[in-house]
Amino acid sequence: MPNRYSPQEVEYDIYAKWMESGYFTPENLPDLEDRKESFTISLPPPNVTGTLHMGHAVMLAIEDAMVRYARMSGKRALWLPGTDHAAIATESKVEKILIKEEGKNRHDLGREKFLEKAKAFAQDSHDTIVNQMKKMGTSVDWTREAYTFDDARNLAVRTAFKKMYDDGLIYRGERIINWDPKGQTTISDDEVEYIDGKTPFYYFQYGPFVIGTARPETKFGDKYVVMHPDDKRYAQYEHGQKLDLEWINGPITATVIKDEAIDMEFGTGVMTITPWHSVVDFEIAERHNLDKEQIIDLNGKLLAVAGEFAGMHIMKARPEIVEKLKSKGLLVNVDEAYGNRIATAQRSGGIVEPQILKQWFIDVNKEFEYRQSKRAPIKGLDDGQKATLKQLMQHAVRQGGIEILPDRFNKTYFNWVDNLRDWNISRQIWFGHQIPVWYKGEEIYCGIDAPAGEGWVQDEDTLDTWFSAGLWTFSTLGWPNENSEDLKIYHPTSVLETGYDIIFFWVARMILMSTYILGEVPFKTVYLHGMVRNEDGSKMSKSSGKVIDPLEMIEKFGADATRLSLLVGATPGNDMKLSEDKISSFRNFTNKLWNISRFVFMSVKEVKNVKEVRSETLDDKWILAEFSTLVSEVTDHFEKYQYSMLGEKLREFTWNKFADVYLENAKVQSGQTTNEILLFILERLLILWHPFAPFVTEEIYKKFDSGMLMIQNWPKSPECKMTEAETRQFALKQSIIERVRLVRAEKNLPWREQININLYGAGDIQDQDAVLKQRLKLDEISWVAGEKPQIEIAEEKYDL
RNA sequence: GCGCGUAUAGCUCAGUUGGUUAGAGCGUUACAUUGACAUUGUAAAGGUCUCUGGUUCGAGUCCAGAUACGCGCACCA
Repeated sequence: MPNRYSPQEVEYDIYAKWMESGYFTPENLPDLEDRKESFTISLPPPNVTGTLHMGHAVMLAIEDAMVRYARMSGKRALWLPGTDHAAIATESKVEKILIKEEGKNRHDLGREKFLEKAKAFAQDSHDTIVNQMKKMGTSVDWTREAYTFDDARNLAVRTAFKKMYDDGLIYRGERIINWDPKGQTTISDDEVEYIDGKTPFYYFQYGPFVIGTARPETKFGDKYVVMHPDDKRYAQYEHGQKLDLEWINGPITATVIKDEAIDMEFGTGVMTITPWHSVVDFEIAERHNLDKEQIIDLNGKLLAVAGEFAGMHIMKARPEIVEKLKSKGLLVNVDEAYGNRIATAQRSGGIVEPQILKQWFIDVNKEFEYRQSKRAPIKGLDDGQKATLKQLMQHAVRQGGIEILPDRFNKTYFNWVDNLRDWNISRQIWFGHQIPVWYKGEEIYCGIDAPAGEGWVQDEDTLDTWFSAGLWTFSTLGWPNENSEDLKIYHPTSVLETGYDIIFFWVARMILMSTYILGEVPFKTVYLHGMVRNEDGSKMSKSSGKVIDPLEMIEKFGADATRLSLLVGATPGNDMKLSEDKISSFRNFTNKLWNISRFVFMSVKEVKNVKEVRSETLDDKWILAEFSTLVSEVTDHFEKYQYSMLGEKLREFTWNKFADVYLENAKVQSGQTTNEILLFILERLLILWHPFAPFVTEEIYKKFDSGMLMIQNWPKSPECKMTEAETRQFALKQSIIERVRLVRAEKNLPWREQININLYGAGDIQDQDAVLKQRLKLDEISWVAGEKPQIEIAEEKYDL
């Protein structure tokens, strides 16, 4: 055994051995029939667009620890891997490459050819990220690997869609949606990101009123002027009253509308509405049954209604429109520093323009007949009772058995669900599950497969990537085959571990889909980890150039050190700052563990499994008692998902107790019993560490020559407790060591210089003579009878 | 606007149900070193647990308020 642990030299081979063993597949685990309880995690599938980053690394570290612990504690442990096709993200990436390399956009290429390209790209990207996941030590069952866009998942998607369609939960409607002109697709409310910005805010004369707006370019068609019914300032005007006034492109007739949605405090308390391009305005228009007119086309250019401005891009037109209104004497005032939020598309960065379009939606407020799962019923719900999707989502978390960690995210979850609107699921992109609906003239058909007969044309739109992701926990376990063995054994899954940033996108959608389709929860516990940040607290992003690359860290310090740095000192829901220093300190630890083992192996004659031990000396008893406590604490922390605490306790024991005290003493006190204890504890310590640091522990464990560490049984606490008298003695001994050191330092007595100490009244620890001499570098200790424990050093007495 | 979080050593953070003298890692300083390990060891320095008030025999921990920073959500035109 070399005197340093070199992760680079062993990690690859160890992973290969694990793969070869087949133990990542739960069916191959030893004593399968005894593994009554299953433990399942669905891996949050990484997108096939990029490479492994620290966000993935923290997820893999935590989940691998969970699964390895479950596997070692006798559960039928399944960690099911996969990747996500990430519809919009992948499509835009592929199109970018296409434009760069061939100077063509996707339309130039055509749907079929573009999809071929996208698939090739996704496959490539998939292979990269899968290899990178392996470097982290990820113990997923690769034989069950899934992809959100493969045939099996496509069948699941079509089946789910049809079921929802038949229940009336999916409908097609002309509604206001978020249009991304850059990505040329609609996006859901959750995919809109708001950026704080400053825009000039204009006040214009609109007949007798002054209206405020940040978007003059939308105002061409505004023929309704809205105010609050209780606003005394405008009491003279009546709802429905018509007014003739001069506007951008000439005289128009405006209609007064009174609506309570108006904030009297804001601006002048009067506004004109543009129902086609504003959600609020749309809703006002719906309430009063007003006309709606499109002003801006899907490319962000003004339509014919804009008159002389028609065909201009809104950004270019805006200042010119303001100029024209000014020249007509209609510009009253400009507030230059108006703070507003600009809605952008999460993926493309395009500025979102509300538009009215015919799209597919999931109705979250429509009642349907709830079907209870027989296998894992949700408490408090009856088979056949009426419920809405929103109610199911609320119920599942409130009382149906989903626990969210940390607790405070319950509020976040409910806040989101309570305000949920219908979910726009159709996208105008190509890379995704095509909507299983066909049209022929006025006829419409929704089915799992295309309808028979000629002339049917399938809907061109594809589904939001989160639709297929919502099915993930069960589409990966054989559904829609309801009789799938996997589904019976592994669903509901045990834990869903992911970042808190996708609680809405994914966690909530999985709850929606699973409770609706299966009538059971998708998982029992949600563990939300925080974001990994740079040392200065900034986000790790490619654009800022500040990224700690997990692969680089693995190369430099080893996968174990990288994993440990992400597990220790991090608590659920809280962001963590990561530095290279932190990772290197854990590299030091893995080396320490390596050298502890080396010492143990060099001390004993024969490396073997020690089933039971007895203690001879005070040190033996102490270390066994400490170890006993450690095992129960570590087990408890694993059960409660307290990884930071767990890691610190393990490190404290390993380094400060086992190495610094017991091993030091063992150098003096070597004997058969000591050796057995060394082996006994080391072997179990490797097991305890394994879920956190699988590589170094597996490598060391080879010396025991008893199979793979990854399937060894989780240890039980050895029965060992110190009596009060023994605890006192041990403390006495420690205080002797401490006292001598202190006095030596105080009196400047060099370590090599022999001093004499006399110990009074400490006769009951005389058997520690050799240990004390070694630890204190003394040749002689005199034991003297005395009343109270005292120590005499260089002719001065100190109490102990 | 509504909601949430964080504030503990120079830095990064733990601190489970309130209970002796508040911990760790990194960093700093001193000393040690042919030894399992310099990726080491022994020690030291370093804290008004943000502030104010309350509950309690007892508060870093519970409650109320304040301050600072951060985050999420929202239909202020």
